[in-house]
Amino acid sequence: MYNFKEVEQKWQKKWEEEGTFNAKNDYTLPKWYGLIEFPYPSGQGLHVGHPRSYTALDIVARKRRMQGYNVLYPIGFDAFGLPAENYAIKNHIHPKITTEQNVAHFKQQLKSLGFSFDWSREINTTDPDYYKWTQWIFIQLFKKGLAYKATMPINFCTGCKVGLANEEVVNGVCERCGSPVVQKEKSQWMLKITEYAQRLIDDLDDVDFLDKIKAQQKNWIGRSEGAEVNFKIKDTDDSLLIYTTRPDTIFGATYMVISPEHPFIEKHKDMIQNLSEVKEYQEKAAMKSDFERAELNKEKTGIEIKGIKAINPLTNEEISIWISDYVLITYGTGAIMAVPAHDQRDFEFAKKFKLPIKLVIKSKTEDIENKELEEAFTGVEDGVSVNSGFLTGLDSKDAINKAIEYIEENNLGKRKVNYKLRDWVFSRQRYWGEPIPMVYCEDCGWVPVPEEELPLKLPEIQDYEPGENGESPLAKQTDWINTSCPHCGKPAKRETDTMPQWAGSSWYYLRYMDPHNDKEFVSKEALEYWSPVDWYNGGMEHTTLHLLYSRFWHKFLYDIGKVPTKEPYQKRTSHGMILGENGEKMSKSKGNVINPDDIVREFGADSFRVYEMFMGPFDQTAPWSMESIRGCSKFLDRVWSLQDILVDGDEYSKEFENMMHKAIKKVGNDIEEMKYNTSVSTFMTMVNEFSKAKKINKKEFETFIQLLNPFAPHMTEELWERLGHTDSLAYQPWPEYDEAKTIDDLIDLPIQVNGKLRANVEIQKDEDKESVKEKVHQNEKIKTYIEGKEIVKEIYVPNRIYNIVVK
RNA sequence: GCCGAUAUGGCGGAACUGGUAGACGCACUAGACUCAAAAUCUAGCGAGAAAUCAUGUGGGUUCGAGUCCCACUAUCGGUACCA
Repeated sequence: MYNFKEVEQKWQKKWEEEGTFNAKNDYTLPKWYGLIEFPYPSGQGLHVGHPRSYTALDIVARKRRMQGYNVLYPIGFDAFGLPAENYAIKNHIHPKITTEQNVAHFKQQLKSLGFSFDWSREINTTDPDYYKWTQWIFIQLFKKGLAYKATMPINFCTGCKVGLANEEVVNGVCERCGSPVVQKEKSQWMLKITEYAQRLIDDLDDVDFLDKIKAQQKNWIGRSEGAEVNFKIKDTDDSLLIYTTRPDTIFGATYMVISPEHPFIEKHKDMIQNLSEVKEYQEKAAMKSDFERAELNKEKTGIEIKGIKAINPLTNEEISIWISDYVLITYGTGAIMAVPAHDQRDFEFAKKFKLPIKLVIKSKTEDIENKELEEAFTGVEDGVSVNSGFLTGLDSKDAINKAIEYIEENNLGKRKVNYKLRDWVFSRQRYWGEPIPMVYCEDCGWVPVPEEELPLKLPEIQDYEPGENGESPLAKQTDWINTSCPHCGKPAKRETDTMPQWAGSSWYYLRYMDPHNDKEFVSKEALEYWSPVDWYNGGMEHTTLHLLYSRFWHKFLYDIGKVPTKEPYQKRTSHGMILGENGEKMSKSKGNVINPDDIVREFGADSFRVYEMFMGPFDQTAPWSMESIRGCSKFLDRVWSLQDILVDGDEYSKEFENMMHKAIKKVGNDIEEMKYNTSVSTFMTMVNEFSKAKKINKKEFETFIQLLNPFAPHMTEELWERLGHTDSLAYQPWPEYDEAKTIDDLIDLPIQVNGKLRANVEIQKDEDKESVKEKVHQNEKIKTYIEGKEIVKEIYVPNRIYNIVVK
């Protein structure tokens, strides 16, 4: 009987002592760098979802070692973050201590699963030797003008008391704590990711990401082409700048709308006749988050700014100006020209406030000119301009270009590309993060901490509560704050905000290449050799945040000559979620959480790994099943008992030769395509065949063990040793197959009559058509189906199928 | 609303470029072993008496459709007035 406990401990100990999986520093070998998203060490311990991704790439990593690559498969901990800090506030334990405990727990759990990580390169984002370089990168960003301070309306979490990036707000509430998010003015450090928007789109062409990942990144960046146009304000020298993707519709702009936060209101308050009403509307809008504004406004709200009119630059007509919260200050110019006939939102607004609707595009396919519009006509493909002066008669596509030409020639505005992507709010008013290494001097402004003074260490404090107004807890640390200006030496103050959790994870894959370097963030040699990451697997939920942020940092490092590749990751795949046994997301409150420790204790790591690979297609969601894991455990027991029917043999036996070659091909391909579930069924089928024959020879067993090793590394190492080998299975060459031997010589050919299966006949591979036809027509069953009928047609697809059509 | 994914036995799921639907596993049934049970082993296992019918629904293309086309439905995920 197989004793998984003993065997797994034995090999885990050996691997650890011998450093079996440590990457070699020999840069002449072919390399392969596999990466999984390093975990946040939460107090709950490892989730059964973590090992799904880790096992999948562990299998690839192990296969690559057998294929002769120098493999880097590293692990670390993304240990800054809010849960540790919230826990500290509640229980008065320093986050550093809980983090250390949690990391220790995670390490023990990860090691119990037999992943072939290179533990000698373990990193931790909270380690000053690590965040020294996170701070260093920030300073480089600052030096190049990509980090800047801005006072702007930000999302403010009423629970965490921190500003959040737009990306961190989910359904109007804080992604982390679930509290409502409101708008608040706050001075923040920002990173200019928007400067890289176009390159973040373009360079996707050069990498091998799943199509759905590329699509999601592109949609998030949200490029649109259009024009900025100035609308003059009547009786002033001022004008309002708007952005539009449909400059061909300007003749139909019958009013304008600006966002409630638009500075235009303050600037012209003296002219506004209903200022108090306008102010009231502004205040109401400020109370709402972007989400609420969107959600609550199925019915449009707004108010006219009385006393001010604008001039449509093409019709020269006087038009009214409105304020409404469906226009967002954060996109475009915060002001729009409203074309109710050709924009659905404008249409709804115009209907509600009885504003003029002017048709300037007609449809080629339906008559919309002679009836009342029920909705805006927005088609570009089948649109033609009407009532539009010099544009009249042009197809919409041409009209757009013609309109932009006109606008530019007459200095009314210019062609403009916009992105939905916004700059990255990089400040957090929190304790448990990397201090932002900046000093404010009355005379010199913001000055970076000198690089030789890095790391700027996080001071040890007792009081982690954020300040009343949402300041960082560090704001109370007067000793730490007060310093001297690195530039002029006068008294100055440190920045008290810290970095977001995304900071440490934006470059960790680089540090793995050279984790103990205290001179540089990574040595040039290590970068040249290991870059880029060959295969990065992670969750779909990180496609728009982490993946985009780290690509941005990488591109910046490329621009300043610090990394050799434009893109950090050559290939990106994603895994599906694991749900509870009831098909719902695992959560404490639902009581459906599966603890990996329990599974390892009851079934062993190999069973656990095999089950997670067998449970379903890797990229799809799958529910956990205790019954099914038992089946995988039974399978491994059957593998173990193959020893009882082992016979001699240095070659594959005639009987199994075909099966062996097919299996090598199938498992090899499946691993590359992440179709692990069908690999496992291949193994099961093989075991069934060997058991049925009551024999397996040594050569066959060895090959089988080699193929299975990436999936069930402990048992296979043990079996390998028992077969008399003294060297580790981990570095044995991956088995090869002969294509010719994967094809069967005898084929059980299916015969159809009128497309329905009626019989099978046995033929030789590539038997000639006449001979097959004869066999088919002699078949007794077939005879009964075609007797007395007229044969219309006979179709023979060689080696696949034979179909007779009768009447 | 929009974008994307998915839909196959009691359950998880297989099925190459259109070519024997249900591989493999679970559950279940029967038998062997056992005083008995568990474990293990062996066999069976979509529905139907059969003809046949079956891959979410309704059409279509084809000698042949889970796979291709058209129109729907449901579930899950992403997104939220982006001018």
